[in-house]
Amino acid sequence: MSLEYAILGFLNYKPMTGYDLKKAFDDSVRHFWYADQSQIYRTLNRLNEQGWVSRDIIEQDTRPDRKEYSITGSGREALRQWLLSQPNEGAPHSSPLIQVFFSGQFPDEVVVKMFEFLDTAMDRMLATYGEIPEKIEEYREMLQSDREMYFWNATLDLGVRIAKVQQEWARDLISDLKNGRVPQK
Amino acid sequence: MSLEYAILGFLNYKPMTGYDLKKAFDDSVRHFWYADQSQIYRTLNRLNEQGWVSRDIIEQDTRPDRKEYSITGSGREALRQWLLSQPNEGAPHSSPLIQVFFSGQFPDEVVVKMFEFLDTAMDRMLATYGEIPEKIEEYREMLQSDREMYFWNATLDLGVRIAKVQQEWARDLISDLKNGRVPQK
DNA sequence: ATAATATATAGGATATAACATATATAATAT
DNA sequence: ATATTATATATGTTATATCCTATATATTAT
Repeated sequence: MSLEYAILGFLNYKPMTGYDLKKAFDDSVRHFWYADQSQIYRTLNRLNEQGWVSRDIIEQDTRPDRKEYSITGSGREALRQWLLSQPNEGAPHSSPLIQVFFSGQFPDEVVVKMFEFLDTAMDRMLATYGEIPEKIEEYREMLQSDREMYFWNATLDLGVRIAKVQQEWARDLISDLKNGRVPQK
Repeated sequence: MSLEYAILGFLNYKPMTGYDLKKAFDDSVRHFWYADQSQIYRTLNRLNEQGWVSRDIIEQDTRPDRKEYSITGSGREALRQWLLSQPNEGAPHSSPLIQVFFSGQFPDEVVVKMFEFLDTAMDRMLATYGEIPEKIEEYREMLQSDREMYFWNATLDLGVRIAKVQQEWARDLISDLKNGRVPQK
């Protein structure tokens, strides 16, 4: 549903191919939106049929032809409307939390290990986040816009803040578990 | 994928019908897992075919027969294994963040409104979270387990912490926008 | 009186996600 | 020399999620 608009968002900067888009997604929004490669190509076809993008085929000898997509007027308008629409707070799905929710049946040591895993997972995540700023630097040059970069970095900042609270939360739970503050039955 | 295990998690406490499960989901895990009613019934059928639950039909005159599902031995084992498996950090999808990511094209006043909306949405969310403890109180009696409740509340605690950082983040952005700390181009 | 909510389950339709696999060449790294 | 990565697109399959609609009665609220 939102993948279409995310694609339009990038094409609004400049025309790109499916391959370019996959890279852009992985470089810049991977921390809050994972885009499957095959999904990108299928969605591009759909957008083209809808008239929200147009396709230019650039022939190449040694490699598959590049299919470059450009946003159209109606695509721009659709993007605009969606961006300004109310965020859908809808239907969260966090399977790690399901695991925590039902973990009371396991002994303390086992649960401690689960939270320690989360703790180090957040370290890894924070390390990954640390690499994003340099990845998006090349896009700054491409876009020539400090304003766009400000919002790009804002999403990253939120990711970091959330990773940190999750880590604190995990550590607090570990501390509770280790200090006998969790009921045994 | 995880819906099956979430259902098994509840059935591990005691046998329930699809209807009971829908209520349990909405009362207790709604903040991180929304379960569609029709999905619950379909998944229950699948679990039954897989042999992870068994079905007892309790006839009723005035209403549709209750179909009560109980977890089986193999279901219990499957649940156990899944709960102890590594949490999948995989593929996040946050459409509100896509909206933020591409909002640089709008003037400050418009973006301020977007974040103000988020700010008040977090107020509503925190208010909703505030109601959950009483909802789960009846389950405490049902489960007779302070330990289970500890972990139920832990997920809620994380929800509250995340809502608060999101709110702080939104307010910081509003402050930046209002004080000219966001580049204009 | 009338409307809404609670009790209970189910199916159709559609969209999308997830995952694997296929094809082909050039350039770079070990 | 050999293996991997980069460039580029595409399809098949399955699993799920989402949304809507249907059915039927009892109880509670306005």
